[in-house]
Amino acid sequence: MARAAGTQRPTRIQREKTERVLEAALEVFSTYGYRGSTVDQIATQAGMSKPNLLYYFDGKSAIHVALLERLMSTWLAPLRAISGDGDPMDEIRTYVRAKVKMSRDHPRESRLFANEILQGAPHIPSLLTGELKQLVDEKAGILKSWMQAGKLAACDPYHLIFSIWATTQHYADFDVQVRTLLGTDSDQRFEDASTYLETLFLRGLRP
Amino acid sequence: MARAAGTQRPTRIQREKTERVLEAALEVFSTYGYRGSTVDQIATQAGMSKPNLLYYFDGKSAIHVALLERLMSTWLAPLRAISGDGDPMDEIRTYVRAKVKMSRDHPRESRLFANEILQGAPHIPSLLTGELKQLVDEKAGILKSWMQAGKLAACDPYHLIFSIWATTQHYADFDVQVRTLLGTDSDQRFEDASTYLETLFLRGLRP
Amino acid sequence: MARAAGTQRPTRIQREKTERVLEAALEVFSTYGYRGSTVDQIATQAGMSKPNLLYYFDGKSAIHVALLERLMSTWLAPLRAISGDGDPMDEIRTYVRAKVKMSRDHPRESRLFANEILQGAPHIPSLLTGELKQLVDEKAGILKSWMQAGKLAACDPYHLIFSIWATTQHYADFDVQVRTLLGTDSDQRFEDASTYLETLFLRGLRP
Amino acid sequence: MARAAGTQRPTRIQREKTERVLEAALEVFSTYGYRGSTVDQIATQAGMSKPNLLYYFDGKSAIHVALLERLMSTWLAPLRAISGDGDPMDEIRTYVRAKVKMSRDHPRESRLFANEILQGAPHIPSLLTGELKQLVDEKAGILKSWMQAGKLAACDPYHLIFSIWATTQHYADFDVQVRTLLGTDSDQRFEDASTYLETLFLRGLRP
DNA sequence: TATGAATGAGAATTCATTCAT
DNA sequence: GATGAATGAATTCTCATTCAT
Repeated sequence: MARAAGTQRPTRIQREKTERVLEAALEVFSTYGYRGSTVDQIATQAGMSKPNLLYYFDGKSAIHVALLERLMSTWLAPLRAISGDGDPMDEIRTYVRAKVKMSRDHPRESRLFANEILQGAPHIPSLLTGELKQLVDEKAGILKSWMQAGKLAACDPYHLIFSIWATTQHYADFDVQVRTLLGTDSDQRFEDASTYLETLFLRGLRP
Repeated sequence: MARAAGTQRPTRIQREKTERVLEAALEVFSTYGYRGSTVDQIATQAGMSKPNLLYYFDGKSAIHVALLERLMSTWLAPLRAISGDGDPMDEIRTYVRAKVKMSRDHPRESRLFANEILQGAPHIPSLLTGELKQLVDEKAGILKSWMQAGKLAACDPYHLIFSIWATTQHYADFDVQVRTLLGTDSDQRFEDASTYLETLFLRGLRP
Repeated sequence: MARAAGTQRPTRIQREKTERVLEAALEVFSTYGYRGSTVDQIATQAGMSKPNLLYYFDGKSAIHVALLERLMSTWLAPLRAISGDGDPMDEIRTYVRAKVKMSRDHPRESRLFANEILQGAPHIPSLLTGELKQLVDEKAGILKSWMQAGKLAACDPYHLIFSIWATTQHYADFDVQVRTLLGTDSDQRFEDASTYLETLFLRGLRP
Repeated sequence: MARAAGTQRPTRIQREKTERVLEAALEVFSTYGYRGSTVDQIATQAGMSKPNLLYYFDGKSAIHVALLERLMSTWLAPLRAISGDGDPMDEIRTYVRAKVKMSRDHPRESRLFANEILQGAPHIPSLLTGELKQLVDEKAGILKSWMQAGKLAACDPYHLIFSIWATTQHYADFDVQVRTLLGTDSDQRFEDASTYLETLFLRGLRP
């Protein structure tokens, strides 16, 4: 455990430094991957010395895990927002739009998770089986109930969720490819993606 | 240039060894990423000594590039197969099924590319702008013509292609997550994915 | 850039270690040449670990360059001391004596430069064309003016300088040969060389 | 011992290959130094495979030694030509001119020896103490007798020889520096050197 | 807390030499 | 004789982590 993570409540300076490290780590890890990043890079990015950084975190791996854990809830917020009480088509449209927006505004977070999952999630085995699975099971249940109520085309709710994740996160994770093939760097691509995906899912899932 | 890559045509042993190295490299690179892989690992996996491996390839990077280049055409085969003469709905169904099949049968290749793109494609800048872009432009043209002929719902053909890539490759790239959330390792997931995606795209893109 | 070469002014320990490394490098490089020397040798000679050494210098080449640059001005001091106001014969005598003295007291520095020049000065192309050329041009001008004033035998001043360099540095660079052929290790050889060369140049250059 | 160096007299092909290797080795060793040269470079330069090269020579070191030994007599020819029967001033003039000519026509040989001596002649300890020393002693004797006969300024004959070596070989060994400082690549420099050195030595050594 | 200094364990690559045919 | 193949022993350099203050 990091020396600065005792039982006492964190001081202001501890919170600030922790924050700076995690922000720097997000930048570096999402760009170079876990193995391709060095503690030196993170320390430089955070504007502090390496030993000082390691005073707050128990090593490179600990930073990575802390980062993933901290981002998980933010990352899942849009999914959490899906309400069984809402209109299915509205809920899905909102979710798709929110996810595209996240790819535009938080591509680093998306790439961080993608990198981790891609390599088998070696650092966060519990996150997948825990919080995430529970949430997905719950939302899959809602989707299922909508289907049974005839408000949504019958299909496998898990694969439905996967397809929304895949299509929306694609704009963060495969950004280079997207920009290269579209031949433009304009942010318009996110608008276009939103429009296209909204159409695809609403038409594809309409009962 | 590698010592064994002169102007002469390769000998039998050269082809065999080259093959073994690339197969081993695919295994290792797709699992740990470029930076996370060591030449030692690849050599061991290929059952040869490190210097011997470097007798055939000019270093770690050269192996990686050779691998990516060699896989590119295989990887693009399904897209290439889309014919402007076929029935749009049939062509898309076939493409989606072929891509899901590739995710099942060649997940390592998919992850290799995903890893590379995710980090900005530092090793293959030309592959994206060259062969790939040309092919995608061509197929986007076909899709466009179908839309104009009223045989396909009007939408952005590039984003259409992206959505097929994203949803199908998801089953290779995010395999751990998929298996964890589905709670099973059964290969049935690929069937289910195919069925779901076929429905999604056919309904979503029907004119 | 070396980790320890930031913008801050160097600490005491930095100066000391840097000094130790350069001293060790002088010893090793001048004995085995650049390619024949290993960082390990230098580290051992300096009494520190290899990574520690590389904490202060950015690699083998950087040590070499730093060494050459640092020695250049010391090395050129005798030439710089030649004054257009002095008596030509006195100035030349003094210069020859100073150069022989340097070969006796600083043979390693001489060999270091000789090694570098011998292989085409691959590490210090700018040192030759810069500082050195400017200084030599200036002193050649002084020699020329002496010749025009009839105070010195007319000859090519550049070749004059070369001949002084060659004859004096010979006692450092070709030391093994000199000692072997003279059949003695006595320091007397430097006295004898001085005497002989003084006579040669004074008689040879007298107007 | 090399496999091809048995007791039998060498075949034509053996002589040819040996020749090619030594010529290639001269080129490579004189450019990069012993340690800086690789057997690969020499083999390539000689237009043969590495194992084939090593079939004729017993390793890198053996090539080096063979080369140095073979060149020694050529290298010493001008010195050998000094005759006690000739006119001292003529003999010296001829010797100086011959040595400058060698620097122009055989700079690689000069650099090869310089490199070797500079690093303490680790490969040819016996050459210095043997053949060379004997020859120098002999010629020093001739010079001494000339001095005693009043035909040559009295001075140390060994240092006299050193000074001729140093000044003339300088144009081969320190070629880069010479060309840089003269600001020209013209072969005129050898003429100028000859003229200057002839004057220097004749005036300096005239009785 | 903070940081300059230090290091052991790699990791990529080179190279002289040997093997096997 | 000749050469494609193979390797052990370096050699340079990196990096996460620890030490000392």
